[in-house]
Amino acid sequence: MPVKDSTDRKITYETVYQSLYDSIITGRFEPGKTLTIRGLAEELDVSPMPVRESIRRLVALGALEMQTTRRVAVAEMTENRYREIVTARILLEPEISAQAIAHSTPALIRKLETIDDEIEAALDRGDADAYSLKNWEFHFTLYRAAHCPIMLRLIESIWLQFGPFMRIIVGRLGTSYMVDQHINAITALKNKDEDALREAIRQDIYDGMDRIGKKLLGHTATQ
Amino acid sequence: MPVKDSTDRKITYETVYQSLYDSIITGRFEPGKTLTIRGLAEELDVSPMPVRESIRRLVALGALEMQTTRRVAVAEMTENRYREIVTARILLEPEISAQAIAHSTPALIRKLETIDDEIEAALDRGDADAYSLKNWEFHFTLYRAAHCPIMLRLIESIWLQFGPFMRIIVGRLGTSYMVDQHINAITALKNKDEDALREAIRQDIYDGMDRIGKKLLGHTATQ
DNA sequence: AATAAAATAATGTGATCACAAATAAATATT
DNA sequence: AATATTTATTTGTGATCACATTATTTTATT
Repeated sequence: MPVKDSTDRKITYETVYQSLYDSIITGRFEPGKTLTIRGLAEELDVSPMPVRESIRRLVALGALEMQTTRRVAVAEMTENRYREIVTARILLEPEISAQAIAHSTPALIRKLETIDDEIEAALDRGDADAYSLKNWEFHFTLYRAAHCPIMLRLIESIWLQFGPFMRIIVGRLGTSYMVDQHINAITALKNKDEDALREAIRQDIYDGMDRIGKKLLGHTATQ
Repeated sequence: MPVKDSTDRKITYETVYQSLYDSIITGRFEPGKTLTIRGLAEELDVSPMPVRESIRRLVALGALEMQTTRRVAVAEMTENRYREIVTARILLEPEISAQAIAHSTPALIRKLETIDDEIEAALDRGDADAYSLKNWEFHFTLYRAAHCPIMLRLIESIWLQFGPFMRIIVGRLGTSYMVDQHINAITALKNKDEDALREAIRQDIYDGMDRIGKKLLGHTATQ
């Protein structure tokens, strides 16, 4: 008798978590927005139960903040938080990228090239939503290839924390400010050039966050 | 009318989480041990509810693993996991330590010295439990001083993942293998010498994990 | 009209129940 | 006796309820 694959059973909790995760990563929830369990439950047409657990998980990852009043909100960005995020990204992401070289395949490179084309297209037509989503896809396709689940989780946690803010940046400044550094990364990956790949990722983080983020933080965020 | 401090209200969930957290950090749960919601609930004399949420949180942090069968277990250590943990620690912990220099105070240094004395004492009398606990206290006292909540959370997550395994190491090899590198860190902190502090922390990680951990992993862990 | 006080509504938390899936135990089969 | 099959138990998940706390609205007061 064929064993039913246990992964195909739908867990409401997983669906709910994924839905909230996507909303945060793509910036559908603005920083400062408060979320309620019952509200989300109704919106997603489930009981409050799986929402509670998803929220707990997102709070644990730093994606959501639990206020003293026990209400949950999307974290606001501050200069200090921002500096920390950039620091952590620059420490972890070049490293995991370097690890991906050992697992590089033609298929991976083709996939990255495809995503990068879509990024270019999104930039050309000024589609901020598509850019955000595809940029996320590019990085995590590369990072997942490294087969470093522990570091991947750390990086995921960091991205969840600046996702909402980044979306606002892209929305306000438009896509014209964005520079596509990914082509350098792909080339380095092709050449299995570890130093060049590290540098490309570092540069991508610098361009996307340090340069642009600081510009916006200067006159928006309280701190 | 005096406003009642909202922090003094006891949330069962927080108590339960802290209890499980401590158990993991101090290695009370052995790697591979499966945990049940009802079992823990009974043990802690609470309803299954706060245990469920605590477990979700610990799974989110990587401290516990959710198996395909939806049973939760303390993660086993493998060589790959171990390598990743050491890599991530060496990236993050010297950095956050360096950040702590800016917030260094005489009180902090005194506190670290006190803890280090207790570590020495624990090593002398071969008290593995006390050593584990105080070692954790030393590092997080230093790291908390950096005022980098985001990086601190990442580091906390990493420690939760090797806590159970480390406890076994200390238990099996005894405390005689442990080297106290903390004095170098304290000296560097006193001198506000960033490079020396980074190096001391790096050395501490190397001594405690790379050297000793590999010794044990060679003939215990599968993978 | 502006502020304070009271009343109402909404929300998070903990507990319990029902149910399906998974584990463990008991029985049957070779 | 060893393996397969069935039965019983345990467990995770989702739902609902009760209650205390927090937020919001309404009413009263100056």
